[in-house]
Amino acid sequence: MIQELKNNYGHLFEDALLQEISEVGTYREVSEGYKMLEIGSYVKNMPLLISGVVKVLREDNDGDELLLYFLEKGDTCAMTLICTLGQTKSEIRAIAETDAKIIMIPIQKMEEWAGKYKSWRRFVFQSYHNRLNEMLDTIDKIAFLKMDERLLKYLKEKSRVSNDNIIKSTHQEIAYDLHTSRVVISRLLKKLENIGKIKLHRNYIVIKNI
Amino acid sequence: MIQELKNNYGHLFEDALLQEISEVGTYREVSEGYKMLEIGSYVKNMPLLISGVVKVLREDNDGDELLLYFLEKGDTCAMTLICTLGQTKSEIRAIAETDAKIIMIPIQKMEEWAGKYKSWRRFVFQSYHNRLNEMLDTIDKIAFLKMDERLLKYLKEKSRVSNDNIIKSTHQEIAYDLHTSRVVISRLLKKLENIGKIKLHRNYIVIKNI
DNA sequence: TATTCTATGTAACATTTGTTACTATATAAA
DNA sequence: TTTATATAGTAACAAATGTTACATAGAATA
Repeated sequence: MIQELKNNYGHLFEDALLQEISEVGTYREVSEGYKMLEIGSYVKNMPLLISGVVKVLREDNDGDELLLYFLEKGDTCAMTLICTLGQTKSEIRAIAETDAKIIMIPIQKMEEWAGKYKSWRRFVFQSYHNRLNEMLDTIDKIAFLKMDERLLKYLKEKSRVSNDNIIKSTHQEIAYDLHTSRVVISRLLKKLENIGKIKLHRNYIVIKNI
Repeated sequence: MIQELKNNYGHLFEDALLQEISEVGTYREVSEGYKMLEIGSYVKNMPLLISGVVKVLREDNDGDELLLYFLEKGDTCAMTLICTLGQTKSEIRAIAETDAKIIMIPIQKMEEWAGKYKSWRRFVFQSYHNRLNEMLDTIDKIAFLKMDERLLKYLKEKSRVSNDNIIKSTHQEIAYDLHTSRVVISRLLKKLENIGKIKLHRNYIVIKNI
């Protein structure tokens, strides 16, 4: 674990902090689809992402979903951060989008290290910064863009985080992420195919020139 | 200033911190409409809100606006917090919705105090927590609600923060905040009036039983 | 008072998005 | 192979939202 840690967080954290993390942290490998955080659950650990992609979702009262953003290597979940303080419940759901490697930190350490290590403070603040900006980005998309543009950005983003120009999703899955209906997505995807931006297949979509 | 400070933040901060704030902070009274933070500007001060209401807005490339949330007594602006670290530009606009009293803190103190005072760290983290939750709330509204429900919530919220059941806004102003057109707002307001929830007047709206 | 400006009301229509229903086909299961 | 299920395509329609245009009335001002 210490090696994974150094490779991914060595430039961020002081040696003493890296040492502490390796002592109290737990290394885990989780599979695609693993539910890392559920709405309404209490947070006991803070995940540091070593590899893989995590999808962060919001849900409304009817159980309808909306994709908020993706977490990648070097990211951590801001919701975890804020939940550590107030003993509050999670407001979001986090699911491994791909197989992922993570280090779990007990939440008591979060506050302790914030007083002790400047690099930790910077990391935590920076994480908040990133998450807040991603939320702003999400707001921009849903408030200012129409569904066809949102879909296009979604496909780009998904292709980027998976580092693959083939998107393995059904129209229904995309519809859930964008909080619309399958028919709407099928209709818009067909338009994108007609103008040569993508090629549609059963269960996957090939990005051509977005 | 020290008295205003104690009244509003005395229960949050240690005495030594209150003392420091009163030494380096600047007390200001600003009028309604005062632009506290502009998109693209660099942040040099962090405002602690003593009284009044501040409106926080997002803007897209075409200059279209969207209300994010209101700040009230005891709040601070998270965007200021995050801008202090990376020397990054503001992503949002903050405007005094009412006359307001604030204490301005030089941003260098923010990081210094985070290492020094536990109460300051808690305050900063709590502020992030509140702001992130407000952003989630905003996302919920624009993603999951239709315009009539958003309008209703807007009127309630506006009434709550101003502590007044008379809302002094034109339809056009409301349309800007909700990022829609004046005609749409007029249409929906008229419906609300017809079912007895509000009473419309020129330049103001009376909340009856929302 | 006459004029101008601003805010509001409303009709008519366009566009976007959501819904229902049905079809076709690939894949998985019996 | 036959059957069942999941996925996708598409038409037809409904609802929500956006746009244009114009009328009316209050408020401000010449």
